[in-house]
Order: sequence, then structure tokens, then C-alpha cells
Amino acid sequence: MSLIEQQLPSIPGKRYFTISETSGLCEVKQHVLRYWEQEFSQLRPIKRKGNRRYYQRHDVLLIRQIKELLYDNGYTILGAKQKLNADENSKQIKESAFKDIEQEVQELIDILD
DNA sequence: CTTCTGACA
DNA sequence: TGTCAGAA
Repeated sequence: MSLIEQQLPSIPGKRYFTISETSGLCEVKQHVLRYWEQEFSQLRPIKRKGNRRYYQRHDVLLIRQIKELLYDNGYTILGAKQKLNADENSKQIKESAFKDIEQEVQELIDILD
């Protein structure tokens, strides 16, 4: 989406990534990743044996997005949270709007038949 | 050897 | 956010 995102290493075709790999993939320190996990409810890597974190592609993408908001567009953590929640809401709104239109189209089709 | 938690600067 | 200790 943004210029900086293009510069980060592309995500390998693996399913899970250790915190070490994720840190490298996103260029965000490990302890920061753990901290963000407390701040952003959207960020929830699955935990396995020994409480080790395993991140998936969407986690990596989310982290990159958060990093972009925080480091590149001077958002505060609170602002970034609100931004992400707003995006999530508009996404849901668009989805429900799509369903409504889909419904109306179907009704028009029925009328034409 | 890597990662985790908790504590403290 | 950075760093360290001690455990797993």
C-alpha cells in the first residue's frame, strides 16, 4: 500500500513465523512486538508450547500497518488504535452495504422474471 | 540457542 | 522503549 511497505522483505510462503522472523520481516524489535500485543487487540499471535508466539501472514501485515501509522505517519498508539478500529468498522459497513445491494438486485431480478 | 515473563531505568 | 535476569 505504501512506499515503505514495498521495501520490507516479502513474506515467505510459510504459515507460521517465530517472533524472531517476524521482527526481521517487519523491522520491529521483539520486545516492541510483545508490547504492541498488549495495546492492539487485533494483534494476537497464536501461542504454543512454552508460550512461544507464532505469527501468521495477517499478523505480519497488521504489524507493518501499525508500524507505518506509528513510525511514518506520526500517530500515537491511541490514534493508531482508533484508526485501525475505524478501518475495521468501515470494512464491516461496506460488507453489510454490499449485502443490502445484493439483496435489492436479487429482488429486481425476481421482478423481471 | 531462542523465547518468555516481569521488573526497572 | 530499552535492557537485564532467570526460567523454560
